[in-house]
Amino acid sequence: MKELEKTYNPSAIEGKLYQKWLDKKYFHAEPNPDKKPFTIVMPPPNITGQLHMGHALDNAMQDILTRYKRMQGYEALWQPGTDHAAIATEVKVIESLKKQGIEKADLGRDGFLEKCWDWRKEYGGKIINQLHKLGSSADWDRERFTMDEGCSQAVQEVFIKLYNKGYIYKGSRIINWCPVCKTSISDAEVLHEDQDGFFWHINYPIAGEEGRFVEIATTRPETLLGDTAVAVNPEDERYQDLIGKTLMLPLTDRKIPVVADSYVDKEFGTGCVKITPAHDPNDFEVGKRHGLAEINIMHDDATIDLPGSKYHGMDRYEARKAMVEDLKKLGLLVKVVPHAHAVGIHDRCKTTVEPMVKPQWFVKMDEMAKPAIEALKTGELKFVPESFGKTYLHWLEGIRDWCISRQLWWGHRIPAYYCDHCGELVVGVQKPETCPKCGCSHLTQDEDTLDTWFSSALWPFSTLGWPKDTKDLEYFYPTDVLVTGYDIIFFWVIRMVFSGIEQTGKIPFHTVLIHGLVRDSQGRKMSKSLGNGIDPLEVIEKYGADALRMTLLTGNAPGNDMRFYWERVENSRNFANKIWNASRFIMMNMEKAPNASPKLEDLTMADRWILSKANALAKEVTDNMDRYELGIALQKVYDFVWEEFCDWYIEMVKARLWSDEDTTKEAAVWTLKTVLIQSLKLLHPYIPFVTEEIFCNLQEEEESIMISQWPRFCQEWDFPQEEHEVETMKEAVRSIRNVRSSMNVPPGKKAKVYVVSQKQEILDIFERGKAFFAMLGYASQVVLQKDKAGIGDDAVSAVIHQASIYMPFAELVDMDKEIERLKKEEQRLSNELARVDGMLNNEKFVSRAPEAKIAQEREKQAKYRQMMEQVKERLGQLGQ
RNA sequence: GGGGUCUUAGCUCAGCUGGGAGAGCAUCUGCCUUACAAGCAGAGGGUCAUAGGUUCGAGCCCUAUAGGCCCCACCA
Repeated sequence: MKELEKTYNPSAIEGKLYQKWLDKKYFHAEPNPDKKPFTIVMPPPNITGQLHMGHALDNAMQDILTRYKRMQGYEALWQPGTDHAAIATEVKVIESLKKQGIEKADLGRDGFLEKCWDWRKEYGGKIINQLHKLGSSADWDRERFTMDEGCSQAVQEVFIKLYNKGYIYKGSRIINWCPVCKTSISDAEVLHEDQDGFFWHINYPIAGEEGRFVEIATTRPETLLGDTAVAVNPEDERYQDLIGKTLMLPLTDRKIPVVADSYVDKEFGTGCVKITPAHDPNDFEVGKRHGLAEINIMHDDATIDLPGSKYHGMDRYEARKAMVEDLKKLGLLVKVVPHAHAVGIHDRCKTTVEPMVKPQWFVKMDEMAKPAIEALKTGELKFVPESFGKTYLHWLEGIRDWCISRQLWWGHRIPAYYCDHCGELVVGVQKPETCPKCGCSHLTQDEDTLDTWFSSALWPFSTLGWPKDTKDLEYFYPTDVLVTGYDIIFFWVIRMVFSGIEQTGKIPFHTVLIHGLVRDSQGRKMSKSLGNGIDPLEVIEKYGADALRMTLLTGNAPGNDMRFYWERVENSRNFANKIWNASRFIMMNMEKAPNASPKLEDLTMADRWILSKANALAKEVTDNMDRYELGIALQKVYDFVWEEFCDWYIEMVKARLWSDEDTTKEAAVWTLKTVLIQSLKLLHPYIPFVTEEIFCNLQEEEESIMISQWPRFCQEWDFPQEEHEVETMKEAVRSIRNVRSSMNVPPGKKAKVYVVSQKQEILDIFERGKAFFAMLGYASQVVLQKDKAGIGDDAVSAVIHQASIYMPFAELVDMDKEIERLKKEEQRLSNELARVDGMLNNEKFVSRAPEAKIAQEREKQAKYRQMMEQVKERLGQLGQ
């Protein structure tokens, strides 16, 4: 038996234990017909990434579930990997090249991709190493990358299948364009931000009607250059005569028509809307309905593209300013009104998105959304907490086609080829030798790559070998739980669900466990720009991975944001230290009873009590974990270990361990060890390191707690009688401590303690618990008797159910205080009685409440009445 | 505009299917008791946002109101 250090030092053991787990291959999972599978796929962190609190929480939760299921005997696979993070990585690589004075274009496609792979080599493993520090028990042998061969093959396969099915198409449509990243982005990547802007009211002259104008209002005057119509509502009486007329578009020499379209809101603005089909999604739709031209007036960097115009080459905002000036000079600017409106910005670079019409690839969503919606409605797919299911539905029901092409180089290149001669489009795994239409042998692959989420959408099955029909896929798929933050439900969860159903015919997981954000202590989002982020690695270094994991899991409900406080980490660390010291105590005493393995009959009341409690705890914790109530489960073990086990049971047992002649010493040591091991097991998923270290020091039979068996409720350890008896003893001890404290009796001063009860069974309980009762109740001697014989009226007293406790403190007694305390107790009891009586005197309660509840209340009533009698009697003795 | 969510002790938050309000931190009082001062014992502190409703019974269910936060959305 080793002696443990006095204080728990996480950094001394964590690295060593993690290495042991790796060496022993405990994290590795293989299809095993004798076991049931349990699978979680890790949301692949970006290769640009650095572990942050969100990852720490996300991965701690997954690790807890994986370790829990593994201990329960499942073949538990936690499938890890990383994401190529198309745009994020490309931006990073471009930045780092710029520092060396190199431009992306100088390198050419292949040269640039080489740099990207170098990046991936350098940074790809970084975050994985950081996940190791957290204690993550993922199967690293199976680590995958979204651009590795298998995943790339899956991407191609899906693209081609969907194309052939007509679900992927290429079209010239309005998309969100980022002028800084110079690529299209999907709707999900656009954030809407309210900005203070203006409404510019501009007069458009009516052709052939000198002095007559149509007044429009716009928030983006620069798009005027691309106007191809003005629209009014067909029902708008004010403008009936305008419909069909021609307007002179200011600042240009173009003429545009007035059209009628019900999209226009009569009440809003002037009721006349300028239509710019190439730069506004609504206008695009209107344009389609009226056959209007789409005039693209911007370059990819959002400078004006209108050769011959004075605005050509100006930035969009510069042009706006110049144009407003010019309109003013022409007398066409009616007024400028302040106006707050939502502006779309790119979620990565925060640049204002420019809607543009460009040829892009899209995934048709309406058909694939249906089964994904159905899956939730039938309950096959569940969210925890449930309310996030509504977010999911809401998004799916309003879903529009998904723009998947990106004008980037880093990513999966679109498997489409164009004939250089006739322009024919061919989609396939490989470039065809000749064009199927004209026979030309010169074909060129599409320059675009796919949205990074296209590959992550396939992650739950591509990582298991799909499209090949592998054993892994058959055994581990569909996976069980997906753990992620609410912020990526629509980026990822939705796309995995419809992709899974479409490609494999199965929902990729049955449960989505959602967590919130980890915020700073003031409730702000942790961010680089604010500099308020807390590095999980710093926390691990200072307090240990266990403390960090525990902090992230306590006192928080699924889906809720939490604030990060160092004080909470300290508390978690203190808990680890608490168990550590309890273990030290137990190990020190194990030497005194080395072969402790008593029969159940040898156990004392206290042993049976704690065993029974621990037994019930195992059941409760298991139930909570099965319902994904991870915080509640942890809280319960915490309370049990600290309060019941350490503060009560260990204290109760000391007297037996210290006595030379006590024959129940072995039973005590056995119980201590048994309950400790049980607690360690329940805690292991949460705090894997400290529990493993103690477990291995405590016993030699098993080599690791992480492959030991999860505790189960067992009937033989159920002792309701002893639970009840010890609670009576605890009540007595508490009342003694309370009395002593209120009278400022120094702890060193022991007193004779009388327990007076007319009930023999009560006296029997105290007889059996005498040893620890004396110790916990600071008694020099415990006297049990049926009446007050020999106890002076000046003894201090306390009342518990069916017994009174007396302590003769002669010189210390302050009778006024004694009376005051008894009166307080009388008041408390009378309040309780009022409540119970109120209930039981209510006919409706008695006739409608469940019987068990009524019985329970009657029992309480009897108890309080009995206690009240004792208090009154005592007050009577004191002349009150 | 639509949807979601929150309001509980001084602070940060738990509270599972409705049945006597909890934790951590902070505060106050005693303790260096041979596992642990990163500890032990004791104490104070809450009209569970407001107003109604359902129920024998509401922090929990329903409705409305106020305030906070979040997401979605094409009012130019």
